[in-house]
Amino acid sequence: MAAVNLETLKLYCDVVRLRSFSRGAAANAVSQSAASQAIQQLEAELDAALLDRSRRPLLPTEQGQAFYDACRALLQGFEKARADLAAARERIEGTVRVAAIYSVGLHDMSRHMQPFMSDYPQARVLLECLHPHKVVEAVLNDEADLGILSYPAATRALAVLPLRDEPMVLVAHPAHRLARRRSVSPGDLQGEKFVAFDRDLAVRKAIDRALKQHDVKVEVVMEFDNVETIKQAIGINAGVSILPRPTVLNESGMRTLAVTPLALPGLVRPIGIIHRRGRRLTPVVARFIAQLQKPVDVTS
Amino acid sequence: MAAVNLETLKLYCDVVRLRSFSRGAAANAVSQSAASQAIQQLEAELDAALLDRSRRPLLPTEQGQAFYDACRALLQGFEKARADLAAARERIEGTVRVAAIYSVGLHDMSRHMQPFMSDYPQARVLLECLHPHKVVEAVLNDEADLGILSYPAATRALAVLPLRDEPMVLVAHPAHRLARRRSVSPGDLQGEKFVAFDRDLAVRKAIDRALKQHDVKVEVVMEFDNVETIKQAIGINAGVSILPRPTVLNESGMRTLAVTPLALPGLVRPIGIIHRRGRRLTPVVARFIAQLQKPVDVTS
DNA sequence: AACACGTCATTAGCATTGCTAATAGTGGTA
DNA sequence: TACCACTATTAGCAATGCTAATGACGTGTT
Repeated sequence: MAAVNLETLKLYCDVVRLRSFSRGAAANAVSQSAASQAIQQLEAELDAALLDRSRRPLLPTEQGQAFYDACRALLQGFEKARADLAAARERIEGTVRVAAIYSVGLHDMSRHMQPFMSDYPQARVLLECLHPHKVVEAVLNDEADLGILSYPAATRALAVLPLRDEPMVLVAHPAHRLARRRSVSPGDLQGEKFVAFDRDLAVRKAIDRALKQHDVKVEVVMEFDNVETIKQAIGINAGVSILPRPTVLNESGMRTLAVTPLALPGLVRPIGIIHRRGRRLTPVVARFIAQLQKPVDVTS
Repeated sequence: MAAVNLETLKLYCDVVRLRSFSRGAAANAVSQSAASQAIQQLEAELDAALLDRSRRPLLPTEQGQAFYDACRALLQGFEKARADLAAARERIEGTVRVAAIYSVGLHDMSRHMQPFMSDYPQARVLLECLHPHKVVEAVLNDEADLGILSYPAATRALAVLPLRDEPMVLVAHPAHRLARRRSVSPGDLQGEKFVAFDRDLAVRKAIDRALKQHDVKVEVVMEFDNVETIKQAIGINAGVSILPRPTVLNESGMRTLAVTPLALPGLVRPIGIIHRRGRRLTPVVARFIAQLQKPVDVTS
């Protein structure tokens, strides 16, 4: 099958509608000759006489009329498809899909949402809180434009934008023997019952490494994959733990948990943004990143 | 709007379906490079990212999937239009539309129909009997492929194929004084009551001319536009007339009208086929003409 | 991590297509 | 019959589309 142009079909429709090659050609901004040739070619391709030129003004044949109707439907369908595409682009390009780990998700976002939405009122922000591994997966699978997580690792497919380093603090039950201390040194934790992160989490590995560096061994009594559960375990005095300070701000203020600075230099939880490498970010996404990178008020 | 090829749409569909540019290209018998360029151009034209190439195997985007569905509908619609066109051609090209004057229509046709249909069993013959002027009109308006009429006149738009010359005979009531004669000379008609054709018919003019050439004047008592009515008028002895012999074969055989040879050399009724000039005839029409031109048995 | 493999993008050169302008041919009309 | 308006045809040129070769990239393996 030789090439059939949608433009040729439009030209044909215009010629039929306007009952004239010349006018149809003009309507498509081409010469009369071009119109004549294009439609002859179309007729050859379809092996059908579409127009009766031996009548003035010209008249479509029976087949030509049928084809004209079909053409109009086709062109209309194409234009609809094109319009749908444009609408989808509007929608997609105005959306930021963010995947974040639980411990930074809602708490962090709420501070950035307000100023961002006042900058981009028409933008749509979708936030999904996920397990850290799922965050990476979501970004890789293009289910999220951005991922926010701790210990972000750059790979061939993922780029990282560091956000901040969260200090790590000792968290204990208010009745715990270490709860009254102004500060705690690594050695104070020797042999302590410890509520830990799951072994496959980067934060666990970082804490283990830091403790080992000071030859401190703790007694891991429980392992969880998220901060909230760890806090609950501490709440029943199952043990102490080391958590990022921002995650225990509330409990610290309400005195439901005891939060104590920890003299473990270098032990921080780095938070970063990940996004698929090589994919140029839409303006809205770029603007959202800029908002996230703005230093926030840490008075609370 | 730049050119959008239906082939490009098909290529796109194949690429999506086969999840590969290379395979899609192969399915359309073009190089991988051509496929890549074509679809990039399509995306540029639509201003939309249709495919996510950074995943193996490649995946259509949400928009790309929507466009894929739309494309399939479009291509299907086009193929249907093309098929309808082909079907219409089959139908039209197997049809012969014949417009004939009353006096040659059924009588003449019946002899040709049988052999023609045995040659072309799948052919369809549509016969319409019309007033002579309407025959010409029908052919001009492309309502008939062929016209069969007397005194056919070639014009710029119409070509003529002569068929035969019908001898003209004197037709009278059996009780008429001329009914017994072996033959009649022009002079015998002087002052006769005459049932004539309408003045705007070619046959009337030919008869008038022939009579005038022999200085014969008849008394026109009635005028009709068709042979049948003239025969009825003769049947009530309203007058005599001059008619083509084949049109009174039945009445002659049954002795309901007296038919006498007329010594008017050169007075014949030529019958011919007309068709639109410049229009190349379909094989079926050409074959039908050939059948009409076969000399027929004139025993009866 | 580094590598190899398969896939897509890019490039340059070439063949084809499609367009324009000029001219010839044809239908309609006075 | 001649004229007018419109379409077909032609030749030359500009633009497009294709191929082959090469480069870049994603993926699975060592």
